[in-house]
Amino acid sequence: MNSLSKIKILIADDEPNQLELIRFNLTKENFEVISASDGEEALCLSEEIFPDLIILDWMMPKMSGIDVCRKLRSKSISRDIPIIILSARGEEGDRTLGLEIGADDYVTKPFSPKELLARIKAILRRSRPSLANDYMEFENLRIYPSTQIVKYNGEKIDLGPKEFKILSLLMERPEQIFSRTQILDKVWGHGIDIEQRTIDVHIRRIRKALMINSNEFKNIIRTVRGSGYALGTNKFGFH
Amino acid sequence: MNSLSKIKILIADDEPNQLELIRFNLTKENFEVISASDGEEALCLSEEIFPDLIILDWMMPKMSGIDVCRKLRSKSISRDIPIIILSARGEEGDRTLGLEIGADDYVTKPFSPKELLARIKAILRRSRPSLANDYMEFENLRIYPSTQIVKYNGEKIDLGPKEFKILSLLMERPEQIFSRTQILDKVWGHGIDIEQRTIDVHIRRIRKALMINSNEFKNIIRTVRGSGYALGTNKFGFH
DNA sequence: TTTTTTTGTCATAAAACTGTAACAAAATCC
DNA sequence: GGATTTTGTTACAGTTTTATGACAAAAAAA
Repeated sequence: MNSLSKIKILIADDEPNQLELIRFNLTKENFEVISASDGEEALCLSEEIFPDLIILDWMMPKMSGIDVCRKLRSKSISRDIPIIILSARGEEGDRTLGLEIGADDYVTKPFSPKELLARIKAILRRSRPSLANDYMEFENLRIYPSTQIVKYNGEKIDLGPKEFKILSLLMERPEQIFSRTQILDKVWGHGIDIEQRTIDVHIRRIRKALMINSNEFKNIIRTVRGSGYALGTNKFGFH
Repeated sequence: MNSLSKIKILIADDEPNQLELIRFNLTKENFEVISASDGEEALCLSEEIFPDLIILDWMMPKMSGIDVCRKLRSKSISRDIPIIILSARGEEGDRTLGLEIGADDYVTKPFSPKELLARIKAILRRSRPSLANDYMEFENLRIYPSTQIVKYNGEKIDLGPKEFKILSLLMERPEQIFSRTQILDKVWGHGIDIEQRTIDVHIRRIRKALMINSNEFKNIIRTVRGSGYALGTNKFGFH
């Protein structure tokens, strides 16, 4: 499982031993691990660093995992971050509560590192297709994350790293609109100071690159005025 | 929120009682349920009907759930269908094997219908965002808030942001009359200084856009003289 | 170091969107 | 019918947003 930058996972647990155990195992798997020791810290950190996945202990001081989860789900900026809830309890009520609240998975303690890892991977496979699949496809565009190769109508396309990342992002969720802010956060990293208009230029470069070998050019990146960009054809297409 | 086609779920289990129990619960939730009683049948059926999600019992005659899962994952056509594995065993080895093989979730028997349902929904939320980020519908008009796409009789319609917002507002409560003041407040924001007549023009633009691809135009926005506008047909409106 | 590629910003052009006014058409009231 | 009120329609100007090419800085490669 490779990627351009490490996958960031935030863990929140008030038990130092547990935390360390998870950290150790995830680090071994080449994830970047950030840890928090209570609910509030978890919430703050996740808003600062935009992890790719969040693991929350159910019972924590200050704010429970469930509450953190609820908070995160209520903000559009963190709505799509996958969340796994850890819990010592095993009663059904809890399990379903966790999932209903918008968590993506619920793991009961005690669990083995192996199991947690398997669940993490299962979730990432869905939420970040580029991390799991060899390639992503949309209409006649295909990109291979591991090798950074892009093919359009079977022909290889040259893109700079930034353009590649932007296109990858759009391909992970076709038709979904990404605001310039979102693109900046995901591609450049959160908190970087770059002109929003810069994205327009990169989009232009992607479009240009895709045009080169196709006389019959169909603009595959939709401009959504006032909102951002989305992968999808402007006129026809499914939903 | 309803959809035109139901979400198809394939269940494979060799225990008729179990099968019936799940079928009953899923049908109640408005899923379309297809069932198979062994692994081979499950495999055949899934290739025929492309379910949106597959639930496989681990132990089945002819072909185990794991084997079916492996097969499905090996073909590009079925690679992306989410799979849930059911199992009576609880040993860790099994759990992780299921997930490693590419299943999206692993549920241990006995489980409550409520839990299974929660997991199904959690998975669908990830794998088919369009089902979660759904749309609003009125007669043959559909709008997708998350992608800002509008379809009328299946064809995409182009609307400016303001028009999109107005239409969204009307769609939220079909048949309800919105006064111009209400529309101004909700769409432009409270306290803005805009001519009320401006709304008429936007309404006109929406109507025009909806007319473009339909010769048989049925005015879907009703004018309520002296009051405002409402979504609904002009023919049978009250007042 | 030099060369090449990539990247960010700016200026300007182009396109899309919006609000208004003016007049036409329709509905309502007398 | 005729006057009055309300809505429909169009054109247009003003505004906002996006597209594009050029250029220099930065980074990477040679």
